[in-house]
Amino acid sequence: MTMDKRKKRRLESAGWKVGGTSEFLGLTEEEEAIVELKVGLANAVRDQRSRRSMTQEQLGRLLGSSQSRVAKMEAADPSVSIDLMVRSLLRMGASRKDVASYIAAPRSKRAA
Amino acid sequence: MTMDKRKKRRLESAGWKVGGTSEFLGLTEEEEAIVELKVGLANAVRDQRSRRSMTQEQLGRLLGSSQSRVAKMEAADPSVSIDLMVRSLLRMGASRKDVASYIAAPRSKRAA
DNA sequence: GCTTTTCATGTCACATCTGACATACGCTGG
DNA sequence: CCAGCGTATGTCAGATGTGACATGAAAAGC
Repeated sequence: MTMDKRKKRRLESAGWKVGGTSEFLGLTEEEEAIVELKVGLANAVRDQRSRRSMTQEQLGRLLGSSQSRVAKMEAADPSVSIDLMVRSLLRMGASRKDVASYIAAPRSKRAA
Repeated sequence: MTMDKRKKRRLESAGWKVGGTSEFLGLTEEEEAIVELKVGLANAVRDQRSRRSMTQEQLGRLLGSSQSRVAKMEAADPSVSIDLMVRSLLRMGASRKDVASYIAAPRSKRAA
């Protein structure tokens, strides 16, 4: 919920004229894409963490962050940036290409 | 330059023990990956913009932002977040998959 | 069952990012 | 020359993201 005002402002200033609050079910196409993208990263974080069988607290420590922020990342909470998720993945040893594939994939590949 | 303190703090709290200021030529592997990734997005923004033959000012307006911020994006300035670049690309009509490929590619594909 | 561990959610002070502005630089046409 | 356009770079007030803490609710282990 943190960026609704900005979104509206941006869309309007670009000449888009947003109806009420929602486009047709709450999200513009652009925002839907961002959410999907974030969910991909969120899933990747959780997958990587459980592959390494770490707790959220351990991962938080590894990242120089906290358990609660890790939880929010994995929940794709609006308060977490793509930057943070990407940095976290890289820190867990993922490559740039890995990150790219997590973003491209709707659901993470179920591979072990 | 904006996140050097945090970086150091994070690495140390993770038990890494950073030498002086630099690892061996100024960047950790993780940070190098982030920079490459951002450069990929930066190039993509410039490419997309010039494909559409827009000026930075026009794109700024389209994004609800400004010419100077677009310039910084295209320069992969440290003050620009990945989020902003991704949103910009999506706004210019790129798909989630497009974004992924821009991230994976060291230099953008020279395709027309 | 209940204790312990792990995860989820809210809040907040402080850090970072952002749009806007000012100003400078290079280039092109006149 | 120099005026105009596009781009680059610095700065800053205000918006957004972050780590940390508190607390609650599931699971796990006993």
